[in-house]
Amino acid sequence: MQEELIILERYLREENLKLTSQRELILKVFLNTEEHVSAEELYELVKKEDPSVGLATIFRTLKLLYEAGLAREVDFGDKVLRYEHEYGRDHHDHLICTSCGMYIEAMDPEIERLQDELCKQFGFLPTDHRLEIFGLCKKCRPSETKILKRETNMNLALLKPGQHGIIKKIGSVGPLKRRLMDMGILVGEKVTVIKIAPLGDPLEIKVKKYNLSLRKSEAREIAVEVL
Amino acid sequence: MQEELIILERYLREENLKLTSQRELILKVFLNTEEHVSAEELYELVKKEDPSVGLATIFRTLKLLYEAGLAREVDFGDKVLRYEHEYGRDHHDHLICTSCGMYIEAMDPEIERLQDELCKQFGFLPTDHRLEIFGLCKKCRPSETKILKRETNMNLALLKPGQHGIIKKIGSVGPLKRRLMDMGILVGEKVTVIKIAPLGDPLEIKVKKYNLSLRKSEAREIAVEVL
DNA sequence: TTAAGTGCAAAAGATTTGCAGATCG
DNA sequence: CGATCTGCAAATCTTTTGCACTTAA
Repeated sequence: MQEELIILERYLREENLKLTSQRELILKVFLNTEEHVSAEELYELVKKEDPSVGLATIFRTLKLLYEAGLAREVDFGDKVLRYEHEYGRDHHDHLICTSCGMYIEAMDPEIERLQDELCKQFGFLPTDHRLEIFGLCKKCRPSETKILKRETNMNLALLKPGQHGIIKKIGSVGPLKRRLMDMGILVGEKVTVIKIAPLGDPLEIKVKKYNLSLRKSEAREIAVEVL
Repeated sequence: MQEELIILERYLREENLKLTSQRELILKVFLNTEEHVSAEELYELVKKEDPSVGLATIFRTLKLLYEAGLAREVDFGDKVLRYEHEYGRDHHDHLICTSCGMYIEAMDPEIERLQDELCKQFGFLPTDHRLEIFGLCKKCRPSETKILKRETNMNLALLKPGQHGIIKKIGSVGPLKRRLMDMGILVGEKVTVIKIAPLGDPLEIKVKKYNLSLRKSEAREIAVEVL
C-alpha cells in the first residue's frame, strides 16, 4: 500500500490532479482485494468503509489507477470491465472456465517472448496484451455437454418452496455468473428453495450454510436437477 | 456461402429452429464482409439489401451464428462485441493500435502450441481463446506520446468554418473511433471545417474527398493541429 | 483562491426482452 | 396448425456526464 500510494501521489502531481480521501480509500480497498473486481463490486466494498462514496467516483478512480499504472483492465468475456493489480504483480494470462466461471492465472514466459517477437515482425510496439483461454476446468470437464446445455429446462426458478436440487449449470456468461459465484453458488452444489415472494420474485434459497435471495431472472439462469 | 449455409441449416435442424429469409440474408451479408463487424455495422449493411430487418434480429442472429460455429466473437477493448468469420478461417490473434485503431491479424503456431500445453498443465480443456496485443503500429510509433495525449487541447470541435487542421489523435477508444475510421478519418489526415450548424452541432467537415457530418461530441474526440 | 473532485441523477450506448402479429415446417 | 421468428419499443445494464457543491493545494 505504501508504495502504491506513493506512485499514485507522484502520478497525481505530474498531472496536476489532487489526492482526495476518496481516492486514497478506493486505492486501499482495491489493493485489499485479490480478485478481479468490477467497479460495482469495488463500490460495494468501499461503501462498507464509507457509505457516502458514489459509484461514479469508483469508475473515475479505477480509470485513474489504470492510467497511473496501478491497475490493469481485464475482460472475462462478460460485459463488465474488471480491474486487477498491476504494480508489483507479474503479468499473467487467464484460463476461464465457461461452465463454472472459475479461472486460473497462469503465465508462460516463452509465450510472452514469442509475442514480442511476433510484434517485432510487424514493427508493432506492444504496450499491453491479454491472453484469455476459454474452456472447461478439471471439475467441469466431464459433466458439461452440449446436451446438458440445450436439453435441461429445469431451472431454479421452476422449483417450488421446499424442493431440493443439484446445480447443473450456471447459465450464460455475465455479471450474474460472478455474483452467484461470489455467493458460493457452484455447479454440483445442493440448493433448497425456502420461499418465493408473492409475484414469484425474488426467491429465497439455501445453498450450503447460506440463505440467499435471488431475483427470478437470476434463478432462471441456474439449471438444476430436481431431487 | 454454400457450405456455411449448409452448416447453419444443419444446426437449425438439430436445435429445432427455423431458417428464415432474414437469417439467410444476414449470413450472406456477414460472409461478404471481411471485417470484424459489430451488430450495428452489420445492421447498416443488411439494411441496404432489406431495410425491413430489425436490429434485434441482427443481434439474435449473430448469436446464433456464433452458436452454430460460423462466427467468432472478438473484443477490441471498446465496448462493442464484434464478430468475425469462424468457418474455414484459421484462428488468429490481433495486434491493435491504440492510436489509430488499425489492427493486424497474425498467428504464431508456436504460441498456439504453448497455450495448449499450458492448459494441459492445469487439466484445462480449451475450447476457444483470444490473444490481443495492444500497442502502437509502425505508423503511430513515433508520433504518439503521453505529452500529445495530455497537452493537446485543440480539437476539431474548436475549429471555425474554413479552418484547416491535421489530425493528431483520435481520442479514447469506443465505437466512435471505429465509426470515424470507417469514414476514413485517420491520424495525419488533413481536415477542413465546412460549416457548423446553428447550435454548434453537428459540424460538416471535409477529409480527403469526402464531406462528412460529425456530432460535436465526436469532433471533440479528434485532436488536431491547426494549419 | 481556484482548479479539481464529488455525489447525484440523468444520459448514453450496447444489448436484451416482451409482445402481437407473421412465417416456417 | 403450432412453435418459432420478427420488428418494434420499452427495458436493462454498464458506464459516462452535467451540474451545483466541496475540497485540496
